[in-house]
Amino acid sequence: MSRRSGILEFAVLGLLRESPMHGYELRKRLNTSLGIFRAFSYGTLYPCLKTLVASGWLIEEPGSVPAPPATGRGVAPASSLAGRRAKIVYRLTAEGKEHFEELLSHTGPDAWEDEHFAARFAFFGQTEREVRMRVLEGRRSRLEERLEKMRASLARTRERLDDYTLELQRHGMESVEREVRWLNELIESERSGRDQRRSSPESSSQEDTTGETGGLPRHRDHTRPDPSDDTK
Amino acid sequence: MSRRSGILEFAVLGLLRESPMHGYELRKRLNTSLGIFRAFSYGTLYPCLKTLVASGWLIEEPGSVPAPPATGRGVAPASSLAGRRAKIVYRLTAEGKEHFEELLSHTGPDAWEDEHFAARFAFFGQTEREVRMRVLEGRRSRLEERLEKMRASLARTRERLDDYTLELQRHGMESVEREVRWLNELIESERSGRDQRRSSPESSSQEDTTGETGGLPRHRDHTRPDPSDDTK
DNA sequence: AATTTCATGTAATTCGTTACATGATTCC
DNA sequence: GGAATCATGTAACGAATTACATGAAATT
Repeated sequence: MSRRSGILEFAVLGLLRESPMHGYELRKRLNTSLGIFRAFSYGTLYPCLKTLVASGWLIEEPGSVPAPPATGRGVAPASSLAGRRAKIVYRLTAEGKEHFEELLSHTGPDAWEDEHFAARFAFFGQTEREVRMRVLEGRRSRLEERLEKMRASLARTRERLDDYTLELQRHGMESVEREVRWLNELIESERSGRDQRRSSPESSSQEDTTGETGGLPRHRDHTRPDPSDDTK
Repeated sequence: MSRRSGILEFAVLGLLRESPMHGYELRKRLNTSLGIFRAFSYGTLYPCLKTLVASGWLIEEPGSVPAPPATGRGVAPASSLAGRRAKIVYRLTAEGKEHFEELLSHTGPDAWEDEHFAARFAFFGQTEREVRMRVLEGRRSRLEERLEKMRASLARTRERLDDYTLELQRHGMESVEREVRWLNELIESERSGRDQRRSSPESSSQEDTTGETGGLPRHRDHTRPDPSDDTK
């Protein structure tokens, strides 16, 4: 099975779902478009693309980018149609689309971890509401768990720590608390029919949102196999 | 050369400087005591300890922990004191101390990266003020740089992004901005007052009058048990 | 006596980077 | 024609995890 990166695979599939792209551009989108994403290097990206092709989720097509991005460069040489080559444009296959769909709906306990969560969130636009709820709530309880440990640890060691260590912990906790509040807002907003967020121009939802649909907090899947866990 | 981890090496040295410990305990301190630290596994820690011994910075001594840490387990049988063995207690050598001192004063451009910074900060109590300033300011400008990029990228792509991606970016930026403000406070507080407590782990005359000038910025302490808390 | 927690390690594997190597295209 | 940027790759390495393996001490 080979268990490719997960995050990278997911993000690549998700970006290519929107439109075909070649590797170089893909990487830029990875770094900028998605919010939190760390910069993957080419040494990571290209081999990953290869394996995705091998899996049948992508196909390589040579050359000729569909639409040279509308950077009003007046030039636009006519040679572009036949002349382009050496670029490899990757396009999602039907199987790839299906696979991505499956990844989207699958909420494993990985999905609440920091980077994984950010990746999931970045494609919430493609995600069904029910799944969004699960991910948001899973993330939240993951963070609350973390907070609990921090609090406990702090209470245990408070006196033995110097000011700086204390301040670091305090700041760390505050950050987590802040993210919890953020999640609360998001969850709240998902629950109440969505589209009342600050500066929210569009709503691409296709759901009826009958009054009942309050996400129903499914608190399960507490089975995180963490063999070397401590701080309990 | 072999370039051992950096962060882990630094943290281990720093913790052992305060008092000798064995690996198991060391790992717990790594996870809890220091604020932000991710959990290093034994598979990482023990080999690292080995190389540090090989470098002459640590020595292994068998058995008998000097002071069983006051873990508030109500039981605490007195028999535990003499019986200990099979533990390997690691102690910092003179060379190790020197090396750590050197690491402390060395501010490379690595020092402003996320985890590296947290590690540095965790040992600010042992760090000279001048260095603290460099690290804080380095970190700040690193973050401001990052903010700049985020802003630019956001301005470029704003319209083409869906609500969720936008929200993710917004939240990301807000987090960074928040950390910048935190750094500002810290820098301000370093600048105005605070006797530069030099290294000396012993005889740290901590009058700490908690006055306006001197000491860290005062934040609300929401971590105190607080009569009706009962977090467990 | 059995189980949990403490304690130490090793081998294989995963995930990702850096440095290198190459070449096409666009800008000046 | 030369520089910058676009574009694709590979080999070597690095950092750290997971799964495995072992055993001693404390608790029940």
